[in-house]
Amino acid sequence: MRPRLADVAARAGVSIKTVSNVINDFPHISRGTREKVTAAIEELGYRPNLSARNLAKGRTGVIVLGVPRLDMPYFASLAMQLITAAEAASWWVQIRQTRGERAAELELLAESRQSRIDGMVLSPLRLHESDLAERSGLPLVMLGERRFAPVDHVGIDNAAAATSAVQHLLETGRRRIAVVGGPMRSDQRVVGARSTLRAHGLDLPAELHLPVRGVTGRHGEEAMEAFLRSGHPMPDAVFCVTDWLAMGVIRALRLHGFRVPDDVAVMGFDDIPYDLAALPTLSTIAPDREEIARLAVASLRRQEAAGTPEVQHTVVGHRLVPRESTAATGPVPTARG
Amino acid sequence: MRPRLADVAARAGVSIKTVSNVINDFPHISRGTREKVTAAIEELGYRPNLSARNLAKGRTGVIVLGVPRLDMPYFASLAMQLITAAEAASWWVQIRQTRGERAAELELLAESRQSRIDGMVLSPLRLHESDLAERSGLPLVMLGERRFAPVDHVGIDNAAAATSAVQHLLETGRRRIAVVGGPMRSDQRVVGARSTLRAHGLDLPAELHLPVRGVTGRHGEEAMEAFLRSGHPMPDAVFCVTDWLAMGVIRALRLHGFRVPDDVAVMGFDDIPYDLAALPTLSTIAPDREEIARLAVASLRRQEAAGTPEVQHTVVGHRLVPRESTAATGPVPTARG
DNA sequence: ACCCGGATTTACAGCGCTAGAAATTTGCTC
DNA sequence: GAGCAAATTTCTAGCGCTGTAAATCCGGGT
Repeated sequence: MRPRLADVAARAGVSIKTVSNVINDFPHISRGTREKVTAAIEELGYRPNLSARNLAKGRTGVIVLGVPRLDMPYFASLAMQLITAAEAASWWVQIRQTRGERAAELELLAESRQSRIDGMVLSPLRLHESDLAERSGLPLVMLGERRFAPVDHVGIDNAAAATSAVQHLLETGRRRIAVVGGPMRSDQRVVGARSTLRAHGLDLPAELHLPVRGVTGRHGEEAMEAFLRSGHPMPDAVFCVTDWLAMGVIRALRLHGFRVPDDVAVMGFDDIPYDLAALPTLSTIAPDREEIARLAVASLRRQEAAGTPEVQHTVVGHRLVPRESTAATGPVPTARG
Repeated sequence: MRPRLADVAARAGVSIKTVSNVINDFPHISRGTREKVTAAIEELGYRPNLSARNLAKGRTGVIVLGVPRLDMPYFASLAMQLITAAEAASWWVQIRQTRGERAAELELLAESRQSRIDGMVLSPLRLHESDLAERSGLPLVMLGERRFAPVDHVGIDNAAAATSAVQHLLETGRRRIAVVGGPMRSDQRVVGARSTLRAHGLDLPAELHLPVRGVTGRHGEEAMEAFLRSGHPMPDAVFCVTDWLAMGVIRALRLHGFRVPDDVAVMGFDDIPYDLAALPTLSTIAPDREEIARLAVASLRRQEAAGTPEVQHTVVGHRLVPRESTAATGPVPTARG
């Protein structure tokens, strides 16, 4: 059997509560006692029983991270970071997947209301602000593009990031810029791109806004195919609201004989690891995921400490990462043989 | 405050234990009682307190999944499946990352020994069989290529999968086949490929075995670059032990003017989502991850039930997924303008 | 009407840990 | 050496749920 507090206490010749005090770093423990107890813990290999501790404390030690899918690398990477950040606050992360379904997101929210968890980090895709009306006092923080007034939020400034992306394209001499994304998901990014174009005396004509119903390569490829079929004059750059979309777009462009970046520059968003294995490597916007994770955990702690503190919306930084896909001149794969 | 068993009992007019019995599906409960209790639970929105339950049961309800990194899509996807499979056994999954470091893998193993968890699913990269010597009775199941005699294992037959891959390349008329992978990680796949070549009267000359020290695109690209610099005669096909490697290999090939698959076919392994966004789409081997996850959980349950049951090594199926990168003739991106 | 065995339900003792209050010891002061 | 406050340690209840064993109920047989 695993050793219990009582075993440690017996071995150290003190009371059970003293051991508990040592473990919990109470003040007022004499040096000698602390040493005796620490030694006993060491010798016995004692580890606290978390179920018992949690029961006594009325805390579960678990927070939930709700993301659409774990096999989307953006979210996988976010999960990685959140797990690390949460450990620092003695929380374990339980990952729940919503598949981007509104029903699943609502269910998570409902669960949080009656729940056995200490907090929730949610990356919602389909939730409406009104869904939050009857949320419980459970610490909750939202990630992602949309901000809901009544809840803490951590995220980058997507419009500003889109601005950097578009400016980067403009700086490399591009003028006719298409945008792949929205309407549902990536509104801020599209909005940011459009307003930046406008600020430079350019425009985002309707035919250059290619809407998608998802953010995978297939969606990007289909959107670009549709555009190519439409017969509109080609853009000289495409800004995609995710890297995955961008890969599909590049695929479609190249299948139709366009060179990237020579004929058309392509810009993504997210900075997923595959960007570097692609040909051309993908220029992108890299959100500071580590910071997002850290601040999300910080928000939960704040909410746990104060009952219902003021709502905070926090903006995290991002970086423009220029790579081959937007280079002024890029590698030209030459057919050989 | 959240309702407790006692509240439900009071409301239903029965004892606390009867409510517990209903919740735990004990036999011998009269229909009337069951209905009263169920109604009370419903009305109060009662949810059992897991900390308390786990404490009473001496079970934590948590299993650990140890993987190298969550942002490798193979493992992300595996984690996804495992979470789902574990839910069916009322377990939730705590993901731990080893970064492929032996020390981290050992640490996980050590933790399992003194631990607060019900079981562990481990996908080891650097562990030695001897490291398992003093493992505790904690249910443990290993995934991945290497089988350790004393522990349950679930995985595909990597050598057989490599055989299908190589046969596929042979069937599309390729004869000079290079292999990217190993020596550390993917031995079975390399071994399978080599023996298949041999079985067909071919060979894997040393210069066509390109070893790598990792499985990312960068590793693949560097390995292929090194080969190209070496001046050896070109292969007409490359089998890579992961898709990610394959992407890097394709990148290197195309940068040097080779067409894929026309000049060189490339075959991957894992079936990650990006395969479809690549140009060309990547032929690959798709392990049945869902089955792996399901069987891993089943193994843990079996071990939990019987004290130390017989060790089982289970083989799960895989599929060959032919795509553009190994087509007899593929799409030819034509430079335009 | 009474007894018996199986069907149902209840009482009660923990699971291992923490919190608050009480008890004890210690260090000083005079 | 007594007296007092602060420092340190122990006592005593639970946290909410489950398992065992004992109690109660019920219908049929006599």
